[in-house]
Amino acid sequence: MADTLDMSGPSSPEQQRANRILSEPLRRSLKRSHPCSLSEYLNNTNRLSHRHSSSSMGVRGLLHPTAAQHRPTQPRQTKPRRAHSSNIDLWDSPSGLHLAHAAELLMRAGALTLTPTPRDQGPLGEEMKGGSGAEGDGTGCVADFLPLLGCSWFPLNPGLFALMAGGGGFLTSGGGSMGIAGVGEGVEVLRGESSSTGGGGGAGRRKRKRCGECVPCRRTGNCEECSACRNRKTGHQICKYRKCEQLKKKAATGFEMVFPSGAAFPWLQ
DNA sequence: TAGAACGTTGTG
DNA sequence: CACAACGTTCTA
Repeated sequence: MADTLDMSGPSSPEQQRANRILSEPLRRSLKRSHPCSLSEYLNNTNRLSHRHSSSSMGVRGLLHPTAAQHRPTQPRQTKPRRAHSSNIDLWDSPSGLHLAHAAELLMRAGALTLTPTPRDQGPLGEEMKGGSGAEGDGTGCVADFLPLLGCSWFPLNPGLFALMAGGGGFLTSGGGSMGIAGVGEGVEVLRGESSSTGGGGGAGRRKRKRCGECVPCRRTGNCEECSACRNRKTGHQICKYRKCEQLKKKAATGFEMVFPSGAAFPWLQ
């Protein structure tokens, strides 16, 4: 694993390829994957705080909201056997730690102070809503946050910010890792744990994709004999012999950051 | 613990 | 909307 910071830029073919891929336009499904902007989040947070009377709730509470803190699940007509994992709300994000969530956590932990500037009259959320122009476009994460970067009162570790902002993308779990989709260059991978057992409660579940390079992935055609093929209707699984090796592995746990190129973070050089 | 079942996501 | 298939949960 590349646990060292690579400041030399995309020297290797692999890095070049990765960068090329990362530079490609986002697919629609990726572009729409912003749970909310910071301003939206802050507004929602106010509501949440009111609802839960938890304005003094600690970080632990944020990280591990109790069942009572979750939004009440909607009644389902399907079997109660499965927990509904698509209730993406403020606690739910693809990564389990959304940009705005992280900001909130930091603020509450005292690590991040959002000191209003003179022009910051009134609630931060309103100010940013009016000023960023990113309101409602679903891509407001970066637009909302970038102004903060220029302020001396934004004491975020650049790496942490990169982790949070994700270049306008979101944190995805792929190939046993949490990658940032849509990032132009810079942070490549954030490894995270699989969603459900790691406190995400199934939220933020994102499909990993086949690597396309392993032997099973290269294989064409189903065997039509394995259990997956035989139970295709009910199993919803790919042929046993075509199952990607990467996907067979459990998603890694913990977080780590890899900076393939320091170009996007000149302050690191 | 592996396999089955099913919900859900992602893509065309 | 249909379909493929990943992720989660349940069961044997």
